[in-house]
Amino acid sequence: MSTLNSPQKQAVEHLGSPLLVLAGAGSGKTRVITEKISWLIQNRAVSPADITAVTFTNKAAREMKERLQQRLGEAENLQGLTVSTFHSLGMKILRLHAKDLGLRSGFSIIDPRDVTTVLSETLRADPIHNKDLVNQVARRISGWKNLGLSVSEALQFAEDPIAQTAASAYKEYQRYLLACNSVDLDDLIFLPSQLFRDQPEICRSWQLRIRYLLVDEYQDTNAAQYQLVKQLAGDGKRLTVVGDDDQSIYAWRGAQPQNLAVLAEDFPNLTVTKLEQNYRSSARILKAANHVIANNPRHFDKSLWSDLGHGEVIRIIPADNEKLEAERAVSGIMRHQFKHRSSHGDFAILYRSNHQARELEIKLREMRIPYKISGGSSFFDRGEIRDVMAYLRLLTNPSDDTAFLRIINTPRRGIGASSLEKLAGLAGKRGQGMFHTLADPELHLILQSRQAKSLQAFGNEMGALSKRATDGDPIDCVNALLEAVEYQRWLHKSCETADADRRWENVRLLVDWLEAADRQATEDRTLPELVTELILNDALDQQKDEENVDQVNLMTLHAAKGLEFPHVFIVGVEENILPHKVSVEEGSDEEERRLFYVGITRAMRSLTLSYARRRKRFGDSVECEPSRFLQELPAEDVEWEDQLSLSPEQQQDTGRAHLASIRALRNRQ
DNA sequence: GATTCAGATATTTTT
DNA sequence: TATCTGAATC
Repeated sequence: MSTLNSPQKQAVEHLGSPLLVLAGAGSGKTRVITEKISWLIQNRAVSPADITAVTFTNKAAREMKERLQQRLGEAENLQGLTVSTFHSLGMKILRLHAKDLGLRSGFSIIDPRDVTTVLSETLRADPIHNKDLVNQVARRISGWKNLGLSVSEALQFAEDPIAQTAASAYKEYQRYLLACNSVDLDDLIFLPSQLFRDQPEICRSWQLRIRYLLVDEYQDTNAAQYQLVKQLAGDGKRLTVVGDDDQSIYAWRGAQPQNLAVLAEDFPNLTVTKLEQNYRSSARILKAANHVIANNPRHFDKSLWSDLGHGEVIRIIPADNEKLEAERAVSGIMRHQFKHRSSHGDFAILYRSNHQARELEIKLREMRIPYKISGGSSFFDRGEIRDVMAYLRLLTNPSDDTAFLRIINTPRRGIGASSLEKLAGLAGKRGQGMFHTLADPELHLILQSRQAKSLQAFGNEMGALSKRATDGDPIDCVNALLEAVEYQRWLHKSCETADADRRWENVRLLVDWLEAADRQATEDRTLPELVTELILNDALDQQKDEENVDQVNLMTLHAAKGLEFPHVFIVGVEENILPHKVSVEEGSDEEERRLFYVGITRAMRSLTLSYARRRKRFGDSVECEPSRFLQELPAEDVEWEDQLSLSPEQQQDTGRAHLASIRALRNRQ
């Protein structure tokens, strides 16, 4: 506690009115939250069970828990303390009040990628039914939920024809989800807030239950999340939110950074504390960041400062094309490593969009530098994982028609479209799920005997397994499932050996994760609990977290938020990339500037920026301009490593020679 | 029901 | 340019 600076201390010890902590980059905001929780428990004798801290990512939640455990030691019993993501908290609320919302126990979360499939079906009759329409409708529905708007509100406010189409699709979609005893990810926030609005006494019970509410990365909350926060906070006397409007980079996803300002209106007795001392970056880096962000109009003015010394100048590297840019970034890293004896993990290369990682990957591989790429396509986007997840969902929630349809022919069971149509028809007539209908005596009458038999066999098999799912050990059940459907054999039958092995490996990873999660838990968990945890938790994320190996970090600027690295490279600092073309066209260049700001403030000791003068775009080479943001950097703190005087061939040669000398040096070691 | 070929499509994506 | 998806055909 003694090591906290004065505003940090103020924030930690503040009680009695709602508190907004405006925490600049690297100013120790997570620390303030953990210290505050510790202080509440140790100095104010608050029971851990009365405290809930909310974050956006599982990783942030995990880290916060770890830090608390460290800070308080084993002696303190943290039993009952809630540190969770918005979505897990929503899930917890939904579980307890499923009945009030027309859901049955074991309800499942629909695979986000199946949403478009469902909507496509819903919109089948629409005259302009195409992929674009479906995607637009999906975005609208998600947008409405993020705004906290119900079906009737959407129907009421829909003005343009697409909005009207979307609103009626919204109605259908919700009906479908309810029939499947499913919710989507947005519902995890939206439904609890609807519930609290409609049933104030339930809301009151949660206010009493949560008491001390702390929210991290508050600038990233959307309208529905804020609504939920407000409902849970009650009079707000025990509410603490921490955020930084300069780091708001998710407005395109519905985040409303103005929620920071709205807080002062909704809670007139709001106390505001600013954290402006940065403990991460050198003064130069911070000055550069301040210069850049000063070009944005800001609601809350902050001036970050640091006493970590001047530090190195910021280097700007122009390269002739994207290949040379990658080469210079990689050789820059290697040079740095030899000069400062730093390890791979001290470096991060950040970029605006995922495809930029490719050239870097090629070069890093060429130079045999270990690296890890965060982000890109998720573990849960893989077909095999979605298959297994669909099986698990069906086991825990037999009404889940989406899951049923996904796996009924995986592996092949000889059930064609017409059989499924008949089955769906009968299910509709009976008003029940397709899986339930497998046991219907009438099925034999409407289907050919082979199909009927196959379906029945499937029904029996899954029925037996779902008994095990509820009674027995969840892991045994999963293994039995994979065995019963001969999933591994199916993989080998449906793809090349190497591919099949890789996919099977992923499935095993999933099972391993389930096992780990099961073991970690203090009490026995049921399969449904594990399955929702799987959907809300990124298994790969956790996996990556654990293998703390020494590798150069590659990630998007978005993915870098909340992280720090001794040495940071930002590549592709060009017009049309950073700021991104689409953002400029949409007029959201301020968010792009914040994105650049986030990138800069990740750096502790050195920062290198690069851009290419030409770049391959969809095949042909186009000219590129350095980013407007580069001119916003303080001239006295940057150094341009221009090689303008050299021809591209010569440049390539010097680059090669450079790499060769470094390689030679390394081999000698 | 599987394979192949043509066409679309490339910004970020905490859950 | 490379990759992925869906439709058409065998």
